[in-house]
Amino acid sequence: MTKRELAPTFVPADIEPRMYQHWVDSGYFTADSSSPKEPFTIVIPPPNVTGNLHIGHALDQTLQDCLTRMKRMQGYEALWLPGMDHAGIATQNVVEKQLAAQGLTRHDLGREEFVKKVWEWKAESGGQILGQMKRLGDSVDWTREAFTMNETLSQAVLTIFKKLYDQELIYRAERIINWCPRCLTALSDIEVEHSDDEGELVSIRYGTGDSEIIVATTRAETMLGDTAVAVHPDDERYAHMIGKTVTVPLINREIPVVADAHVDPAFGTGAVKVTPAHDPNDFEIGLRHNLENLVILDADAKVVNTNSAFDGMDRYEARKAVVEALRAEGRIVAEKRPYIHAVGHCSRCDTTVEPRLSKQWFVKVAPLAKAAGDAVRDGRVKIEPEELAPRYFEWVDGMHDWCISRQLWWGHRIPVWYGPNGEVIVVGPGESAPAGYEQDPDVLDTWFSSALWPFSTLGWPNNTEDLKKFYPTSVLVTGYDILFFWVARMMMFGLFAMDGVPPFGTIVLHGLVRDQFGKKMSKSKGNVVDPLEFIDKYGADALRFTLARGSNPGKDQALAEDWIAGSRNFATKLWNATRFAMMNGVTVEGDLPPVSALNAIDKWILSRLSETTAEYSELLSTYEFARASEVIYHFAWDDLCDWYLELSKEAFASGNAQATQRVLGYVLDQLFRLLHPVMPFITEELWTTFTGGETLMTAAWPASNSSHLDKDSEELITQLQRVITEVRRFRNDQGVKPSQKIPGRFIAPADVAQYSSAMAFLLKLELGDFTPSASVEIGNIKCELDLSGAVDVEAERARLEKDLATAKKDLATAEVKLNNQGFMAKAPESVVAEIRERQAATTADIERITAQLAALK
RNA sequence: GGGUGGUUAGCUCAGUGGUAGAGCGUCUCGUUUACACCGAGAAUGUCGGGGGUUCGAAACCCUCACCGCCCA
Repeated sequence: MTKRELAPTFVPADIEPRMYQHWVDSGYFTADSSSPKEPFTIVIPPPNVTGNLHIGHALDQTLQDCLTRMKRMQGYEALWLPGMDHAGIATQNVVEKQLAAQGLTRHDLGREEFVKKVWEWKAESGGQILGQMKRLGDSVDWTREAFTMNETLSQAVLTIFKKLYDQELIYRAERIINWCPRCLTALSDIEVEHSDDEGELVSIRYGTGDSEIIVATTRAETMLGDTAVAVHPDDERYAHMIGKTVTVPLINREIPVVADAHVDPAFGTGAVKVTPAHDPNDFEIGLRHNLENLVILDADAKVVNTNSAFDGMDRYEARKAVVEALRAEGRIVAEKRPYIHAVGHCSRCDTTVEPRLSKQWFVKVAPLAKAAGDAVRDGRVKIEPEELAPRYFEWVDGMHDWCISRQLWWGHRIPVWYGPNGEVIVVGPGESAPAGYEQDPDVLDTWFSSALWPFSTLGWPNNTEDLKKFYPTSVLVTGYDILFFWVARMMMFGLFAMDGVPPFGTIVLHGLVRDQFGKKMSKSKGNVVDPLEFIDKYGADALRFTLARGSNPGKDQALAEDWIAGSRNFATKLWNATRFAMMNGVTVEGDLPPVSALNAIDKWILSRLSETTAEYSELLSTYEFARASEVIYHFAWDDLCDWYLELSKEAFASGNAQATQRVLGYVLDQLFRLLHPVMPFITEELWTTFTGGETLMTAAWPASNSSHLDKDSEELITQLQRVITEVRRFRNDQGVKPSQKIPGRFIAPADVAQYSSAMAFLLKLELGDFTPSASVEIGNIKCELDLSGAVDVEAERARLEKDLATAKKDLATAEVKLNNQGFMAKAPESVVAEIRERQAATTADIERITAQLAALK
């Protein structure tokens, strides 16, 4: 063992990067699939290859690293598997933007060249987030780094596609899908974000005279594609119209009035226009009534096929023109502007989504989603916190078929080939299509491959050692915001592909990181923070501790730079406490002295350590990161630094501290182990320096030692703390400077009096003979003091009167209870006893304070 | 419209039946050799409103108000 000196101050930047590299080089992060140890597996929610580490990643990864490091220390074969997602639209957009700067589009390059270009971009500037994860200290197994477009993961995609197709869980159909007219691709429901936008609500009169009917719309241009008007079957206002036709203005098309129970008679006029090709609800109505699907908007959202003056206009231009033309014909009955309503936007480029009829590939989700729901319902998979389970059920139980085809070039190309005579075949891994067949030009939704992540990253479809050892994964840690995007899909595909074995045992959901006022971070608000800046400024440990400390299960957390500074202060505190220990000969060598040989102060800290260890471990293993952090923080700062070290200073100063040197050594050793998962860098530095050990990463996790629990010592130290606090308060009230030594002595029972010198040392009292001029009483303990000058009687009286008032109030509340017959009859004995004790104690206090007040006069 | 979470100290939040807590901030004193990224002391709450259950409610029930999120 080689002990080193501790630098005078802790500078995170000086140790973090080299320490991280050392960890990687030493193979501590690398999991062994042939190990006999029980596995513990986490797969990282793969960040986008285009992404940079934002504060949400920092939180997510801190929690995962925390669990991984703890489990590793607990003797598990811990695997935290890193990797990235190819992020179809996002990545394609990035590269297209680069091309646009040169005046090129992807079509100028052609498909093959463009995809090559994307790979080049990835090699050069993709995956920056991986380096940033290292700054955070993530103990991920870099030897297993995965990427959704890699060869093995692509094989997994082909395999499952074919398997789903063969079981008729993938089909091709003409449906209304969400279409982004800018990205020129279909989007799944979850790639659409709704916001309340300003629009217009225009009421239009169709038909004339008796066959007149008024409909309202926010998209007037869609009237060009109307093929019906629908009313509720029970709506008497329109009973006479059902089955008849009305004329659509401008294009003079006769369309039927149909009765459909899905029409809300209370909304507007109770009659709705039906545009089956451009609205999902209308499409459904169309199916029920055999209506024609008139496509009147093309891929760019320009009007087509109407044989009118509107052809060629884009949707907004046409909306205006259509309203103008209707107004000129006197067809506009009412206009509401602005009209606030929910509008869907492309989650990638924010363009307003256009519902569009088109031929796409779908996953039939009903059976898969059922299984995904059941796995949670029957308890095979737990959701933490369980309050979020209803959201999960709401989603999986009401999921629409999943549109998986995307009109992009970057992604897994759909393995379907079409023959010259309309044949359709799916080409699995290792197979090839017959000559003359052409492959479907579309690629798969990015989430299709992400849904395979928990097993594709372990080598599936091959039955690899990794897959055998590490599947199913233990926990999935992610934000509740992607419960639907990703988690539900992994559940569906995991259960399907892995013969009903769910991809993880527990889903741990955390919240979002918000700004210091609890507001959502957004670029437009300018309140977005950069975790890397915080790491530069305060160290990774400080950021990690702050995030863990703020992470209550499933709840959002506010984050302010001040809190991170506070965590940095905590790190400094640990550093300095260790320096103090080291300069006082504290050691981890030799056996811990038997408890019977220890003084109450040493017994007390061991007892507190044991309690803290148990509580903290329990909280961490139940994903209560905030509460765990709070517990360890107060143990380290309050119990250890503020009390134990202070109470022990007299022993160190007097050179009579052999037992304490060893006890403190033990406590620090254990504390560093406990803190290591959250604050890996500083604990590693302190521990290796202090103990001379090789690494804390594989050191054993502390066990709570019940033989150290000692309620008597805890009670005694609590008494000492009260005495010390009261004397300090008295000195403060009397204007005695903290550093000024004054004569003092304790008149107390033997167990307390035994620690007179320890108390005197930290109270700056000189024990000895003197004539007291003042005294402080705490229960049956008296501290006599010589202020060697005038006692500030007024200050003392004010203090005593305040204490008296408090005591009287406490006594009153206690007596109200004791005089309450209901309470005496029904409250449990222990509670009654407690109130009685309180009554006795406050009564004694009142007597004592009253006497003191009398003596002052 | 349907779900769902919240309302506790100046701010951000813990606290699932027995005298209201933390961090930060505020005020006072202090460079006592671990630490001023510190120490000591102090102040600060009709726990959103109303009703109910209970010996006892911040907590359980009902109701209202106001914020937020998810889904339509």
